[in-house]
Amino acid sequence: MAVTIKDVAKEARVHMSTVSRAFSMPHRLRPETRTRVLEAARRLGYRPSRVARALTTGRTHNIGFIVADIANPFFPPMIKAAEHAARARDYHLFIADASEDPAIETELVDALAKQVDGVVLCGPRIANAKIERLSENIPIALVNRKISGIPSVTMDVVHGAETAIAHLLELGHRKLAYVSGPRQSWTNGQISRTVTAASEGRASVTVLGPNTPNENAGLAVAEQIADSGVTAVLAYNDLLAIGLMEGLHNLGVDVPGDVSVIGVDDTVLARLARPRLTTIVVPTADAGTAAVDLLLQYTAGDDELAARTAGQVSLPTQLVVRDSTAPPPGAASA
Amino acid sequence: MAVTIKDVAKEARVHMSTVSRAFSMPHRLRPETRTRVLEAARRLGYRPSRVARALTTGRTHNIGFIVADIANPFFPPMIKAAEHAARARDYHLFIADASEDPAIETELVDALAKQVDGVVLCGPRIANAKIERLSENIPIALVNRKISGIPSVTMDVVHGAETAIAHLLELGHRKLAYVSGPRQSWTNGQISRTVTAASEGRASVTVLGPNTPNENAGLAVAEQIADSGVTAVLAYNDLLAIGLMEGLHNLGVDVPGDVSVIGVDDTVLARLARPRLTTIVVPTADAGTAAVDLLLQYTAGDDELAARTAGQVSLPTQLVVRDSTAPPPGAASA
DNA sequence: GACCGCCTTGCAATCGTTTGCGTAATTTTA
DNA sequence: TAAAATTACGCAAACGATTGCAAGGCGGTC
Repeated sequence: MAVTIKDVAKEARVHMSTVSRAFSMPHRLRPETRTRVLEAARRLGYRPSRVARALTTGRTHNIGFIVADIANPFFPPMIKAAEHAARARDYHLFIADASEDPAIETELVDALAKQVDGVVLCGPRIANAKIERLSENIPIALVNRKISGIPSVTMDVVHGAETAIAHLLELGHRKLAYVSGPRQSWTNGQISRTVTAASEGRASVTVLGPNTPNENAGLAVAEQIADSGVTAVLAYNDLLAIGLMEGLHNLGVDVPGDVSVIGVDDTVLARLARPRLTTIVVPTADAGTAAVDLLLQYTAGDDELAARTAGQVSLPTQLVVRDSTAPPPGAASA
Repeated sequence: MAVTIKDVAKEARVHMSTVSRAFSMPHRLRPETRTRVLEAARRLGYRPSRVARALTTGRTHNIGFIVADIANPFFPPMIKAAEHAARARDYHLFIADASEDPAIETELVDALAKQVDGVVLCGPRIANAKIERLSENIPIALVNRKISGIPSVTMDVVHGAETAIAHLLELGHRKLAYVSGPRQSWTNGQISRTVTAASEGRASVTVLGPNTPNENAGLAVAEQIADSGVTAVLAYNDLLAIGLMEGLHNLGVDVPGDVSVIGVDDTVLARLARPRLTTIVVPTADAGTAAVDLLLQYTAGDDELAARTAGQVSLPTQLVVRDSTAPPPGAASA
């Protein structure tokens, strides 16, 4: 079949172990032998078998990357960044799509566990307790979830949501709604709590959901929004926000004239939608990179518990005001 | 470390080989022993090591999936479908992003070759000759490229482009432009040739490009379009089309009033853009599924060349007319 | 009751690396 | 210049599975 270490050994007239060392510990070889081996390897087009290597070393140099839904434009930039970061460190990424289903997600971790050095869970829908249990078998890093003892990178949506609410209050809105996302989403909890807290005593908040975070769900809640009399809504993500805008449009409700809408994520869609969506920009790509960095650094710990310090990174977010927010109808213009 | 086949053997009081057979050839075991082994395995939480298995069998049960740019919304649905299809057959997907660079793409194939059973090249930017050479070392399946002897799934963009041109001609356009994509893209060649052929003797065609297939590039060609006097343009993909619309808008050129625009792919963006983009819908998800099916079926061939029949699938495309196309300025209304 | 054949299971080699250990070769030290 | 220390490299045992071969048990046939 392919050329193995044995072939190279024969070609270079040395033992296989010497070939192995020529790659892994070049300084332990006499320069002359080293170049002879390397040269032979080059001539034969030798590439070490990662599989065989993994078997002895116990490290596969692979990372599992599990996302809730690849088709959600929130994820691709994150995957892209993670993939590049991983490759830069000679790692490869297994991608898996959990379809927003905790059971599938768990099963994926188990299935992948045997052939990766660690798993990144992006926007996990699994319960904390279960994640902790899984992380006893395989190193796990989290994106958009915080669990003590487990490395994680989160986006500071609290700050983003506070800014968003402040923006709405300043425009004069007093009846707000939060179109919530999946119940199991940590981010959703964060935003939801922040919305209520930040409006306390200054505006009423209706919570609608939980919803699957896609356009159809957004479209579906439009009617409730229209009937509720709220003048501004924050949605769990851009997809819901955009679906909602579409739905409101269909019902003859003007955005932002009658109702203001704010999304979260700042996906490409936000800039493209008309009216262009006011949204909270989150550093997706940075999160992807940070997650693999954290995971790799976590798994590098040799002394089991000792070196395994679980880093926790929080990334800043920021409100970007576009055309989907305006003062409520009948308000004195701002 | 983890529980191995040996642990299970001990627990079930049989030899390792029996444990192995309990999974791979259950009918060769006495029912009694089989259940005893399976029960022991369950009790211990045994999961066979894919790595070790790969070493002996030579099959990793992994597939490499290389795309030109994950962030291009054309790909995620394809990746998602491919991932699900693969999983249904107990395979996992390595995703890699070639960043539109042939050199990186080649390097990725080489790097992945050692740990996958085959690779899917989506919208490859590598030259045919090189692909043929690579496919001698590792089974390859193609999406959006046709090479005889290599399994491939292509989208019938010729038909789509013909329909698009027919649509424009019928609206009364006589000065057309094609905003081309990457030179190395097979699809780009197909469309380009079709546009010229289909307009032959009925309209003039200006070709602008090649361009990197993203919004910025589209934005950049807007000026040339505005100056050229063309009344309708077909773009290599939605991204270019949308960037172009944005650019034209900035220049005060009305779409579709002054210039009609047609994209390709029907990504989410097409429905969201304003005006909503007329585009050629291509079955991305189907392509993803078909590609892994083809690849797997190709690699299953035991008799080397004999069973290795390279399937070639062509998927239908279709024009969807939205709001970005209209009769040229000054034409009698349609 | 000896022989044959099938069914079930154990044995051991193998896949392609890595790595601890040992030894030959070389250099340093006294 | 002999002994000690170091260096360069070979040997062989892992890693965790799969699989061809063989052996033992059993029932059936003549």
